[in-house]
Amino acid sequence: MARRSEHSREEIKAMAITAATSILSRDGMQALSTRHVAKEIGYTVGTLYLVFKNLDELILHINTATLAELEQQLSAQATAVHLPQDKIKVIAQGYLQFAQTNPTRWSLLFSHQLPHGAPVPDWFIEKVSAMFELIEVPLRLLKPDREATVYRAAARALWGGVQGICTLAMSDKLRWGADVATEDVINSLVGNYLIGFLQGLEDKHAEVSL
Amino acid sequence: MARRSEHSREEIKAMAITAATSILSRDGMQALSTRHVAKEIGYTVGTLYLVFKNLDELILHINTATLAELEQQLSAQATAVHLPQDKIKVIAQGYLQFAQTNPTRWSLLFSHQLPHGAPVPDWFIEKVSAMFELIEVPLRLLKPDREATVYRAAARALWGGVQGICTLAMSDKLRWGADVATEDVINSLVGNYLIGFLQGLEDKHAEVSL
DNA sequence: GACCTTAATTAAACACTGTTCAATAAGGTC
DNA sequence: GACCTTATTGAACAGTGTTTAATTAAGGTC
Repeated sequence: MARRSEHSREEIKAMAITAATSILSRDGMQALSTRHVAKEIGYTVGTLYLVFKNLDELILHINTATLAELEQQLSAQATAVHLPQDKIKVIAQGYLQFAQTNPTRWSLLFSHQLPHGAPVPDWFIEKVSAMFELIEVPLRLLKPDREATVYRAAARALWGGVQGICTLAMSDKLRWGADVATEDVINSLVGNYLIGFLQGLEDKHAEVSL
Repeated sequence: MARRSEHSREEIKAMAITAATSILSRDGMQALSTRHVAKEIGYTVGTLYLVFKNLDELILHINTATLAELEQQLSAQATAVHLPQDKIKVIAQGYLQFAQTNPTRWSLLFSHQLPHGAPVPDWFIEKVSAMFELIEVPLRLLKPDREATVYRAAARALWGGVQGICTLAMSDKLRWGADVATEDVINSLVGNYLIGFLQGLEDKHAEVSL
């Protein structure tokens, strides 16, 4: 059996990504293997390696698809409100929501690390950077005319902050406690941070005045 | 060869944990396997399974050791300063420092997830909770007489926030940019958050007033 | 239409992984 | 010395990622 050519390489690539996505959602992280993906698309592992360099590359593509879906969802929710601070809050809550409804795929986004020394390709980094701009824009509207690095730092602080809270909340590694809802923790972070950001300390090392 | 009894079970346990730790530091995440650990301590995999239920349990113990080292380091650095806000900042920066000097072990702390449905043991959760108190205490000093849940939420927001920034900074998944130092991002997060926290909004959903 | 080239596809192999378990041998007890 | 107990092993099993020789079908050429 050879040379079926029922599908182009590009088609097989897409099939593999969607197959992997449903395996992740259905059977969890552990079930993601080359043989499973191959079986799900009706091919053999060899074909998979004709299309992807290795499993890491496949995962990279899965993550790209996840990012695209996430970004589309967040920007849609952000356009529904109009105040800059509301946009930021909606994005933060939307991020949590996405993580909770797609735990495995979201988890793969960060738990997967390429082997020692293999660099992340540029096109992936660009996808991530586009994500940051989703929050840089409302920050600029909220308090204009500050240095460019201030917005970059703020966007990364907020994004990282929300990301970390989601990590802690989702890993069962800590008893979040019934009395503390994750949404409130995120609101606490974003709300208090924005107050400080509006106050607008110009020096990088913001000092707390008692 | 059998029944050497050169080491007690407790000793073998400890040997395995330290062996695993040095494997992680020396050869990276991928090299952590039962056979490698067994070889490093001069035993066979079978012996390892006599002492640990499985690999996940070994990793749990590695993580506990990592947490203990981290906590000791942070609390030592925190006692060197006296203002509550300085304590919090020192802890945040110390956390980043630990992550940067022990990337693999720190990464294992969060990247490892036990398989579908296996609950995290209580003794591990307590270790993590003790970590949060490291930051709840200075928060209480900074602005006393608020509800208990406020401190819990704030500590988790800050801890998660710093954790997330470290994750983003350490994974090569984004170009942090030469113009934005990670320490500054963390300072931005902690500084601005503490300003908002001091301002002391009583309602859970802190609103930004323009 | 036959021939030949090309390349898609596979099956099998290799070196690893976590995990289990019968067989073995060393120590203590009588 | 015989007996029992148990720590320890080595080999096995099922799974993994990855490579490669062999097959086989399609497309172009004459």
